[in-house]
Amino acid sequence: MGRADGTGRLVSQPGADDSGTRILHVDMDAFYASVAVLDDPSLRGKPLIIGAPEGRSVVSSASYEARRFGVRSAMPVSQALRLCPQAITVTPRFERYVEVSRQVFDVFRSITPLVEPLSIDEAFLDVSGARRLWGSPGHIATMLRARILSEVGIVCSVGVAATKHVAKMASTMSKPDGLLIVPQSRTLEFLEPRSVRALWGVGPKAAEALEGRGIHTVADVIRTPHAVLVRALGPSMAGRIGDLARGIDPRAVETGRVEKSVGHEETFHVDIADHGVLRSELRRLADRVGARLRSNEWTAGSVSIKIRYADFTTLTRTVTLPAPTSVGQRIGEAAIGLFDALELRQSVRLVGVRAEKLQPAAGSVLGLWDDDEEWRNLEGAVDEVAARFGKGALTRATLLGARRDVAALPTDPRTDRMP
DNA sequence: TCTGGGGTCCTAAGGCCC
DNA sequence: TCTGGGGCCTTAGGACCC
Repeated sequence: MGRADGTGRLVSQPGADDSGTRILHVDMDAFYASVAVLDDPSLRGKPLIIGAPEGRSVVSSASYEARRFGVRSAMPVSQALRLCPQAITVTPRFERYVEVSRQVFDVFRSITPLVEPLSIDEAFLDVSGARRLWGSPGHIATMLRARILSEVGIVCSVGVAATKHVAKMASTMSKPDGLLIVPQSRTLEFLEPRSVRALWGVGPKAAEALEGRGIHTVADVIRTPHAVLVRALGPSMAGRIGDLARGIDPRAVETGRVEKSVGHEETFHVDIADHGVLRSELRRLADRVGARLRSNEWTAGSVSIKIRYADFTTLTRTVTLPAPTSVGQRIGEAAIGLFDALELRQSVRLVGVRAEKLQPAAGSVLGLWDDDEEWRNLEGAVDEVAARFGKGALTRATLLGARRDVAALPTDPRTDRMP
């Protein structure tokens, strides 16, 4: 989702040159706000702030009418309301956004199977194989925008280019409700005047490091000796940024991205010093993480906790599990173990639990993933496995071990006899 | 004016193994 | 048995993105 207010927008005229392009970056405009308008048309044309109205919440999205007052996403709602007191605050409805997102992605996939989701509301499309059926990339982009508006009811912006990075920059520049095509031959001309901040991966810190050395634009990056970029950004980022500045970006559109971690975190309305409360919060988050893992038939090989103190300093602790698991209670025990090893310096404003090193759950064949209560019932688990594989298949001791680390169960427990 | 929640990737340091 | 180094893994922290 773009963060600008749409001033300085750049769009292509119908029939613009799209030679050498194949990648589309499609991005919904003010997605959450658009969904709010879709569901309640009386909100159209009004300044909207999507975010919980109370507590310490921040703006998730804002309509362009609100952005004109300086409202931006990630800004505290309280500050946004000071800038734009007449704004209407809308509580986010994430399930609804997922629903609308599915409709949008259905449209994408009706055009090409080469769709790489970047987030709930944006994706890369490789349309090089779709030309025969649908026409040139520029034509496809025009059709796509029209279809999303008519079939889903929301507005999007599209960038068309030879590479992912340029396509993404182009969609950002065309917002809102725009289409910008950058033919391959004009890639450098398009890139050079942009601010370094426009480069993917350059945030406030990297921009400061570059600007401190007089590097303000993409053209400046191109002119700067590599060694200077390395000093400013480190070798890995210097290489990447140097390439992107020159329009070099060989990354393909990847359809099969797999999640690497799942986590939940929560910021309290007031800071909390009570260890008992913090522990029970960690357990609750761990149960949610476990449920997510099981619903995807994943197990986690390690567990992290995150603690944010009242002064916003943040620390994380990680532990590798003795065996992968998706059981909330196991994850919770690991989280509590990490928490108890800390000496809390201040009261706490946020706690989080994350599961990492995800892998497919071998034990999922047992079909016992429904809820933690089931696993807390040891006898129940033993009976289930015995009923499925026969009592002679496993000794009780193995079952007890397996119960503790459900995910460690082999596909066929009969191969897992006790010595 | 006080900073959400979901993630990814990178770096650096230390331990371990060969 | 001691020493050194390369490679890999684990852990903590931070930047960045939407």
